[in-house]
Amino acid sequence: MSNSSDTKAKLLESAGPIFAAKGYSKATVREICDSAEVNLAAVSYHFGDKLHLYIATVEHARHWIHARTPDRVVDEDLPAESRLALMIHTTLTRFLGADSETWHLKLLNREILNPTQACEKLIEQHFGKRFQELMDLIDELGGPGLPHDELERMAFAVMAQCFHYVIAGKFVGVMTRQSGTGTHYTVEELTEQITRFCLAGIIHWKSSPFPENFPVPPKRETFKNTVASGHTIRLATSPNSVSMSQNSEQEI
Amino acid sequence: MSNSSDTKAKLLESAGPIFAAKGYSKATVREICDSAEVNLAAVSYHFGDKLHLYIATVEHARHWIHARTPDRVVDEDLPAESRLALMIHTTLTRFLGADSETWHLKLLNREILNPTQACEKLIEQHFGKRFQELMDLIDELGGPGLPHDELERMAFAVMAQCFHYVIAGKFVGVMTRQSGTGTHYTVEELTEQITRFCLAGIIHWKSSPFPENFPVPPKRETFKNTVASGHTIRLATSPNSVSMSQNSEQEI
DNA sequence: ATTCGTTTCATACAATTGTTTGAATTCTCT
DNA sequence: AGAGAATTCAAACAATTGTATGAAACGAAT
Repeated sequence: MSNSSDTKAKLLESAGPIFAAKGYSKATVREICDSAEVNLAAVSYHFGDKLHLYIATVEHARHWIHARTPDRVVDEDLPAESRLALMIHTTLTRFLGADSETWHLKLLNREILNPTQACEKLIEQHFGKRFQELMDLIDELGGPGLPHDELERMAFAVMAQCFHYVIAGKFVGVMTRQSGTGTHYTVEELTEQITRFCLAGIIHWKSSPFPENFPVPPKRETFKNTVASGHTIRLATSPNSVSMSQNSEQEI
Repeated sequence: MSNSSDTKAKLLESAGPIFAAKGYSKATVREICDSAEVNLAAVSYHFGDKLHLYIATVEHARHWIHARTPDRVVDEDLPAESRLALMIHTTLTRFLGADSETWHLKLLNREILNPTQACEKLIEQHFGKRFQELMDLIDELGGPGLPHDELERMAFAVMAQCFHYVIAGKFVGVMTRQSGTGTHYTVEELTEQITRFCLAGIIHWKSSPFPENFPVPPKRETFKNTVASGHTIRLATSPNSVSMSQNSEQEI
């Protein structure tokens, strides 16, 4: 029995970094078993199949993270500005800082930003409380009477800027390559930048006017594309409703 | 010769939506050929292999887009605020609006947000000019004398918020599920929100102070994790330097 | 020491993938 | 119409993948 859970743990520890680095579908069972120095059939035997190994790995990572950073409660006595800075700092550190080097966080980040249907609730467990705190904070900073949807979208504005340097890392890399400002993106600098920017945005939100009747570009009705086959493609153009999360590539 | 380019075009037109929907590795040449009603060997014959079909498809999409929206020049007479709103509106429409339904844009978006080494320069071709315009605009709005790196990061702040609702769509979905604010995320509402928020952020940037000596959380030195095997994992904790774009999952 | 349930192992299997092959067909040009 | 090149086709190939199998090794209780 001692040997038994040993291979199970070895599998979890080996599957973690591999899933974190390559994602579910590109990680192969063979690779994981090789890395764990364990027989190929061990996955079937201990977890049933690859998917359940993956789920167990994510769960394992979540427990590890939660045991490590037990959802620190922000000191209520601090001024709201400092609390916002703290929250941004924490999020950035998790995503970009030294912490993000451990595969547990890499795997969770991957799951959160590109969730598989297997673990959607993970987002809520991991971010729900923090997001609510953020909204409360913005409510406090932005003055009374802000409608709920505006609060929510401002909270997304904060999160978006924290996520951005992870998600669109390549984009940032290409854009800064020629300007050679790559050194200006430490966690500390980004914390200051995002905090100051968002503070200004939140505090002056109410007095910030939307430019009236700015010229919306004329809507096209149809358009002949120029592919060799010469088809005519009709563009739907009417109501600009957003269909959220249309990334049909479910990774799992 | 007439039939020849016909199948080539059919392949491009069929590969486009499939690559756009499923990504490179999950799209199979059989699926593409079936959809194009073309023999399996056609890919090899006309494009050499799957990768070059993909590259050709991306190129095809880029040409299509460029021919369709020839990098509209923003009217210089407009006030800077309106130009910012216009730029945000355009970006959002491309990513979320009716336009994004065409596979050409879906494919480009996928490439831009999760670039393969095959087409990195695509980002520059597609966003370089726009990004520079954005920085000029911020420079104009934020008053003179803003250092280059602050300008750059503010430009990223704008882009981040536009990207966010595409990239982290699932995240947004989960967060808004219980509050039932799903209807508050049309392109128009988001344009107004992001524009006003960023305008406030940019204009009041200089006067927005960073909360002094906010309490940085104490750094951990070591930590015993609790996995079955009982390993002790040492966390690197020192300088919080950001290693950009560490998404090691190169999709291609 | 024997037995019995648990775990490991080498190997095989079935499905899917991108790619190749060589014959058959179609097209073009004289 | 016919020669020659270009294209299409059905079939096969080789590699990789997740999973299953049945025998061997092992551990603990009798």
